[in-house]
Amino acid sequence: MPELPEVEVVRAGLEPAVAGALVTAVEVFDQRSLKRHSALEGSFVDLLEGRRILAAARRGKFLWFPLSDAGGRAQALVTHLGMSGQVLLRTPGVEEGGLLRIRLHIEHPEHGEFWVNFVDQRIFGSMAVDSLVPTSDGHAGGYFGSAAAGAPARDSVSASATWTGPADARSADDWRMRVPSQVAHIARDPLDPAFDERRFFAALARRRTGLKRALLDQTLISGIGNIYADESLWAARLHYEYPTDRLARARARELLAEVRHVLEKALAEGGTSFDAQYVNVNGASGYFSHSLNAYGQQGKSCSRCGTPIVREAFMNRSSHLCPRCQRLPRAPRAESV
DNA sequence: CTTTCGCCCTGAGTGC
DNA sequence: TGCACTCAGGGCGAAA
Repeated sequence: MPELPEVEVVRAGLEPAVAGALVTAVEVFDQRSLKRHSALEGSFVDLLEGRRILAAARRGKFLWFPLSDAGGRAQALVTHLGMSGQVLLRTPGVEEGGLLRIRLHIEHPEHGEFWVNFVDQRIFGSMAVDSLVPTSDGHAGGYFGSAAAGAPARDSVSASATWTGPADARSADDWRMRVPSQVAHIARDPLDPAFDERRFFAALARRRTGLKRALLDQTLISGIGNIYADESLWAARLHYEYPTDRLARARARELLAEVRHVLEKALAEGGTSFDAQYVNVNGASGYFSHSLNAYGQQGKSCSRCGTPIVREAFMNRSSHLCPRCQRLPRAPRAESV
């Protein structure tokens, strides 16, 4: 269940090995992993072989790797991990399991040769070569770590100083000011300095749905999945079906603050792992599963009030909450105006 | 337009 | 031991 923290751990781990590396060969073992690659763009393999990877970028749960210019085309390798995707950095020659879908052979001028193995059990993830289009708000396309202009080369995960600066600092054809076309409709994530809070609050108030559906809507706010939605709602003491249009602005601010806190804490702990489904680029697991307060905690005592956490069916999946801390507003219109 | 829902997919786990 | 069944859920396109 890779969400923003897990995807960022992958991005940060990949960056040193892929930024500046030449793609020497590409092997596709399962065409289904290319389902988001448009044939109109050209052949996936041909588009990659001989190109150089410029950086490792992320917005929400989407990863992309801007490619060196080829015939004036601004393109990137786009990767989504889906439910069970992994991008593993391997030493050439070492066998991978039967779930290997795509392999890139890369050669870095300083670090040498690697295999970038895209492993994906459920094939909800994908790789694609996609065109880069200018961002609609004039800000950087996403988070680039140390590739951000003028940023220090280290501490790429946590330092906000490594985000790219104002739009006028670069020309519009700079890949930093662009985003893959298939990511353009995805909202900025809450850790992005260009995340528009006013717009988010306004959109939330306009919605006529439950809070969790809104948090999971990647066109409203990106990077949040089932785990961090449940954790954020627990932290903010809000029920997952709390009507978005009845949430006071102050409570919405609290919720956004909890979302950020949960995501940052998970990032600091290397992401959440329950099994081998999510690992970093070296195949290691994160530690955030030890910090969960709601997700997967059904039957255990709420760490705030002691009431057993319950699990309820929600959108063909599940929601975990404390029935005492997280209640729906009692009477309709009780908190309106 | 907004919102919801069904589908994609397969290995691991469970129950008989 | 074997087999049928269930479960996990992100993103997207269709339906309401």
